[in-house]
Amino acid sequence: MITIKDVAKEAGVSVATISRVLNNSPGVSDETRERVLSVIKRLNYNPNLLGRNLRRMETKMVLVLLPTISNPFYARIVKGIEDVAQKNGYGVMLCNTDSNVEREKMYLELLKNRLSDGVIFMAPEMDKDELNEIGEKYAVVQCCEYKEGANVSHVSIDNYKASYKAVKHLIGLGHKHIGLISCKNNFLSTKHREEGYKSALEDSGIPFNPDYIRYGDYSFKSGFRAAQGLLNDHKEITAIFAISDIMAIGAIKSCCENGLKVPDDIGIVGFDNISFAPMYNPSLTTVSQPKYDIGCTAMELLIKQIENKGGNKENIVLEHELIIRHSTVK
Amino acid sequence: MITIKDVAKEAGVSVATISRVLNNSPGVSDETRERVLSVIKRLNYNPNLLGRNLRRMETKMVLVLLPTISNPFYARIVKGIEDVAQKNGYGVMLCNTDSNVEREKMYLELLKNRLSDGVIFMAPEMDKDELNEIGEKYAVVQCCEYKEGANVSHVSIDNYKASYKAVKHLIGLGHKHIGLISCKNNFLSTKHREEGYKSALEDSGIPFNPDYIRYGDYSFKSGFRAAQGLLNDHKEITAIFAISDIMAIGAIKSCCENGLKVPDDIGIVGFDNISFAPMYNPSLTTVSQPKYDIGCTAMELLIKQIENKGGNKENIVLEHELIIRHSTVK
DNA sequence: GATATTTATGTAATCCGTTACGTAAAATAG
DNA sequence: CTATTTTACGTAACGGATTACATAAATATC
Repeated sequence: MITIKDVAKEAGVSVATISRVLNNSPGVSDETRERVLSVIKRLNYNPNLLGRNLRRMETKMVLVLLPTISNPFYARIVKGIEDVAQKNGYGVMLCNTDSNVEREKMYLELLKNRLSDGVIFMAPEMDKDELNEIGEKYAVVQCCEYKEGANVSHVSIDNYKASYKAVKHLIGLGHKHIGLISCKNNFLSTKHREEGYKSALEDSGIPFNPDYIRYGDYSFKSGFRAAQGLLNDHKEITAIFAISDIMAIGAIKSCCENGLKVPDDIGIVGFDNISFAPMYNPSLTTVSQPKYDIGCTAMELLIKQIENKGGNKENIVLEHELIIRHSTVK
Repeated sequence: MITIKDVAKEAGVSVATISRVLNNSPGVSDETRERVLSVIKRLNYNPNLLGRNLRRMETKMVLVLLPTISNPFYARIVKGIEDVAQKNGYGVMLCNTDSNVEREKMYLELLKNRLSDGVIFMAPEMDKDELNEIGEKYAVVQCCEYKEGANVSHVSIDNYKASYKAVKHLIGLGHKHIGLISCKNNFLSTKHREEGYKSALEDSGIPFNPDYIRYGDYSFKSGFRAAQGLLNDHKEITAIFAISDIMAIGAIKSCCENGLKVPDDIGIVGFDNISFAPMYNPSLTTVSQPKYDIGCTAMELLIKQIENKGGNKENIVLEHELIIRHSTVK
C-alpha cells in the first residue's frame, strides 16, 4: 500500500509538505504543490483516513438510526439529511434498529468508540434517562419522534394540530362516527395524534367513544384487522382516521374486500404522506410532513452541535399540511 | 477522554494487559482480568476504535451502495446483509447513490481511504472497466444487478427464466395480446427480462410486436403513462407485464381510472414482489426474488473475500418464484 | 534440587497522517 | 547593506490501541 511516506520520498519533500498539500494548508510554493499533486496522481495515492481520524479525533461520519428502511416514510427525510451532510463534508451511515433496544445500543457503540461524530435518532427506543446520558457526552438530535423531557434537541411537526385538522376534515364532510386506528406504544406522536382526534370530536360536539379506537402496530395487516374489527362491531361508523398511511391502506383494503366503497361508504385518512399514498387505489387523503426539510434541519442541528462541541439544545417545529385525495372525497 | 493508559494506571498493569483483556487474548490471569474489567466499568471506558483500526488496518465496516432506499425492493435484501454482517462482527453503512456515478464514486472513497473493508453494489453505475479496477484492489460483490463481463462476484436470480415464466402465466390464462413495460437503461436484468418476454411469446406461437413495448423509469408515474399509451394505441391488449412492481402498480391505477377492471378486462403482472404488492388493490401477481437470501449470500461472499484477502470470484444464481394474486386471476 | 517449560506481564515499536515548533533562505523595510 | 519579517519547508512528537519480543516468576520434569 502506498503511504504518505512513499509520496514524500518520490516527490523529494517531507511528509509534512504532503500533508499540507492534501489539506490545502498554506505554506507550500505553487511549484512544490504541483509536483506533489502529480506524484500523488502518478502513484495513485489515497490517504488512509484512519491515520487522520485518529490524529484529529473525528471521522466526519454521522449515524442515522431508524426502525427500518422498509418504511417509505423515512426515505425523503434521509435524503434531506444526506444532502446537508454532503454539503458539509460529512458521510451518513444508515442503521436499522428493528425497533430493538439492543440493536440500537449496539450501533451506539460506533459513537462511543469514536467511529461516528454524532447521531440522529428517528425513533429512540431507549428511555429518557439513557438518552439524556448519551446527549450529555455526544452530539445527538431526535428527528420526528422524540422523548418527552429528554434534554436532547429535536425536530418534528405538531402532531396534535395535524391530527386535529385531519379529523376536522372528516367531520366537515358530515361524518359523525369516526373510528381511530392507533398504536399501543409510548411514542409521543401517538399520544398527540390521539389527543388531536379527541379534541376535534369534542370541539364539534361529538361524544368520544373509547370503543372507536383500535390498535395496530404500523403494519398493513394490523390496519386491515383493526378496520375489520371496527366496522364489524360498529355498523354506524362512516370514517376512519389511521395514524399511519400503511395502516390506512390496510383499512382501505379491508373495506374493499368487505364490499364497502371508499370514499362513498367509508372515508379514510392516513398520516405521513408516504410515496405510496397518491399511488393507492383510491389515492389516500393524509397529513403531509415536510420530510425533506425535517431531514435537513435535523442534520443542520447536528452539525452545529458537533462543531460547537455540544451546547445548543434546540427544538424546532415545522409545518404540516393536509392533503385531500380520493379516499375521502370523490 | 479516558484512554487505555488511564485504565492501565488505575488497574496497576500495563496497557498491553488491558488490550489483552479487551480482545479476550490468552495470557491474563483470572484475577487480573477481573480487576481490569472492574476498572473498565468503573471508569466507563470505551476503547477508541480509531486506534485499533489504524493498527489492524481494518474497520469491520462494509459499504452497501443502493440507488435509493425509497425503493422497497431493497429493504429485505438489506436485512439479509445486516443479519449476516452482525453475526460476523461487521457493521453496515447504507449509502444512497441516487443512481449517480459521481455520488457512487464519492462513497467509494470510503473504501479507498480504508474506512470500509468492502462494498456491495446493488446496481453499479460505473462502467465495467472501472468496476474491474476496484474489484482487483478491494473486496466487492454485486447484488441483483451486475455488469456483464466484469470480473467481480455477483448474486442474482435468472431474470430471463423468471420473465419467461411470468409471461407464460399470462398466455396460459388465454391472453394473446400482451404489452410490456420495460425501461431504457443498460441493466442486464432489463435485457434478460425483455428476452424472456419475447421467447415466451414466440415459443407459444404468438408473434412479437415491437410496438407492444413501452419504456418507463421504474416510477409509478412512468408505469401509469406507459399503460395508458399501450391501451390507447392497442385496444386489443388484454394483459401487461411490467418489469417492476411499482410500474405495474402504475399500470393498474391507470386501467382503473380508465374504467377497465383488473383482472377482468386486463391482467397485470409485476416483478420483485415488494411489500406493497400484496397490499395493493387488487393485489399484484408478480415474480418474487428470494430477497433475504440474496442479501445473506452477498454478504457471505463479501466476508469471504475480505478475510481471504481477495481471490474467490463467485457467481451465484438463486431461485425465483411466480406469485399469483388478484391482478391476473379473480 | 537443577533444568526445562509454561504463564503472566511489561517494554517499545508500529500503524499513518497531522501539526507544533524550528530553521534556513528569500523578501522587505529602513 | 543590515535588520526584520515572511515564506517554505523539515523534524519529530503525537493520537490510541495492538503486538512482537523480552523477562521474571511459577510450575513441571527427572
